[in-house]
Amino acid sequence: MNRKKRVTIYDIAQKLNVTASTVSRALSNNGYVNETTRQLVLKIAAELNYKRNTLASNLRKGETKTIGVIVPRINQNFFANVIAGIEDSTYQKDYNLIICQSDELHEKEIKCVNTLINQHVDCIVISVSADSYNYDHLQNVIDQGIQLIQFDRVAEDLETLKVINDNEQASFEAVCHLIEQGYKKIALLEGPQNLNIFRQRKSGYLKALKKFKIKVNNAYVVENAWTKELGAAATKKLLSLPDAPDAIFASTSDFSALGVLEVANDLHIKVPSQLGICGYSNEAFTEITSPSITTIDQFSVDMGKAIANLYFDEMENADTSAIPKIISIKPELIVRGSTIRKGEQNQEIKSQESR
Amino acid sequence: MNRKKRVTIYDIAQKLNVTASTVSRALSNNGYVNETTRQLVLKIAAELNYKRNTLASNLRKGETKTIGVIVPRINQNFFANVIAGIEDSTYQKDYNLIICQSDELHEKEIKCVNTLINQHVDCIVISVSADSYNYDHLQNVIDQGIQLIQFDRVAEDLETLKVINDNEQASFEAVCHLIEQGYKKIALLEGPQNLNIFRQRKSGYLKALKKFKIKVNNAYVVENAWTKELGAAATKKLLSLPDAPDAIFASTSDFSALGVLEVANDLHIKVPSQLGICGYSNEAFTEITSPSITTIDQFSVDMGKAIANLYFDEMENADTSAIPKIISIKPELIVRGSTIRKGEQNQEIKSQESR
DNA sequence: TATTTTTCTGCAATCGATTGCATATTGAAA
DNA sequence: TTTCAATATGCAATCGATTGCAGAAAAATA
Repeated sequence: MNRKKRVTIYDIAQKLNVTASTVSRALSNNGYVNETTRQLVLKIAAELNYKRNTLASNLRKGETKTIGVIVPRINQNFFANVIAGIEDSTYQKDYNLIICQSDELHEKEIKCVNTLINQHVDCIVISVSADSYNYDHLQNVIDQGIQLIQFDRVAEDLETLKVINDNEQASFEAVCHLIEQGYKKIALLEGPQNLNIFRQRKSGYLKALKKFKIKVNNAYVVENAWTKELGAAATKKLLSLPDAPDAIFASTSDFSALGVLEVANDLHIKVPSQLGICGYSNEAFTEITSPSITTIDQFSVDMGKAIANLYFDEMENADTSAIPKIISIKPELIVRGSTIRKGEQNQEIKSQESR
Repeated sequence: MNRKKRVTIYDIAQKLNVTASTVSRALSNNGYVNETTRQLVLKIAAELNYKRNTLASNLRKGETKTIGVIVPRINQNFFANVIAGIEDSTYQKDYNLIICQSDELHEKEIKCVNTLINQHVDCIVISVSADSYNYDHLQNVIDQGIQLIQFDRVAEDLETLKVINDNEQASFEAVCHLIEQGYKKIALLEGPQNLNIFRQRKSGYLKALKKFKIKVNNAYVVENAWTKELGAAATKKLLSLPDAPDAIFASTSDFSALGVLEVANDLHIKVPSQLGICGYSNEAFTEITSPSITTIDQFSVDMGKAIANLYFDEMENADTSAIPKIISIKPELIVRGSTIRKGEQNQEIKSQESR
């Protein structure tokens, strides 16, 4: 082991024949310190390559300036972006991030929460895992007096700060767009209904159908078509129905939509003329498939920034913080080739607008 | 503020009329404790919802079971995957991760390093930023007695543990493959040469040309073509040369390769027959472009796991750790449509093999 | 010059858990 | 019954930085 003894404020104090108190005050620029001694302390600290022991400091001060983040998957595009957004805002305020990954497992999520509580983080940011079946662990966070912020996938009953997307509205708009493009038999690939986001997306779908007085066909609603493979499988089934759909809204993800597209290509079904496809998330690849895939952008990096800023606002205005705030970010429908089948004109106008 | 006072071992001790020492021993199952009292302690701890204060524990024990990770961009696919890999391994050993992002900025990287030192992490894992101009801060980590592991982009002169890809070999194989497919005028999009990985990739390129006795044409080597846009711009220039290349190896990234492909498509240059394209990183989208893009898989998640395991091995065998170990992971050339222009036979064989 | 205020520094407690040493208790072996 | 080892618990110091209080020194005011 090459773990050497670190330089402490006592070492500096000894060199200067003062006490640790003075050194501490000099370094943190707190209280009265003679300017000359302060400069001396700083000089010696630099010479000895002193590094403050944050553990000791945090223990004493009772705050860690650390935010814990728990996401299902670190390397899923949406979450990676949210984290990047959080990092961007917290870095500026000298806060640290501890990142945990629940792997979509409830048990692991509980362990993550406990770890973060033990670490005395000042705030826990979480997007719950898909198989969460209760939220005692989150209640526990609140009971420990730790600020809790839920985002995207949230336990709605729990009164906490929340940063969410307006999934219902976005889905509503997407399905309306499909209908306006002349699609009449629209299928839905839906996600696990215990997650709020998928319930909301379904509800947006239903709302749109209702608006245009289209009857809901239960055969068109496929559960748990998360992945590309599941999306592909669902598509095969849907397209072999006697009365096959003419559009598929993959509300689960763009990966799912990609599965749909691949099956359509394999079966020589033309997209968008014979089949419309809409995904969700605006993954990078949706732009480069042929045709490119219509999807919904969630502004994930901004969401991360919003989360961090919500926390800092809350800290500054501790008085108003009795009211649990919910920030809703409006996602944007990105219309692309996979759903445009009306009028060349429209297309031109659209592409001009996008400049 | 709703920050309440937390339950400590003293609270438990008081309830049971024992001292904190006993409680501590009971909770950590250390030293002699009567089994009956131990059970009592555990019971009361659960009742009071006690959570160990890791700060205090770490301060006393002088270790944090925490690994700090510094990457240029958290939300870049490769890094997100490496982090996910590290998380996977460290989670099993009850270690925490603190994630920092250098944003490719040297100054921010230094700040990140200092934060992690202050946090008393047991180990720092880093992939240096593109504009690093010296490595004093890394030397500092070593001086502080903290284990340092560099990965992917490394300061080669610094004697530390390293986990790298064999970039040279991979590039060599990629270019050989291009040559074997009959391409003769191969251009290189290269990255900043202060980073080892890009130097190595260039060197692999040169080695392959040499092997086949192809003269290096300096006009074919384009600097800093990182992004899709830069890749596209470089391609336009290259293709307008009087003696334009017939293949482009985008050694910087798949994004760059994508830029190449888009320009080729725009100019109605046929890929792969008129122009071969090879990228680097095996981003998800390379599989779904048309044609799909030949690229190099870096096994990023495995790399993350290797990093974590390297650390744990090192901890266990402190004796052998004098020798700085370098783990090299062999990347794999993924041959796809953008470079296959010889014999249908070959293709068939390949697609059978891949099953 | 005397008095008050401001500045500077030290003392000692504190944050919460851990651990070496000492003492007490129990049980087993002689 | 005596002796010794094993077990159980307490005492007090420790990790390193912070901070309220107190006293001393310097500066400002009367």
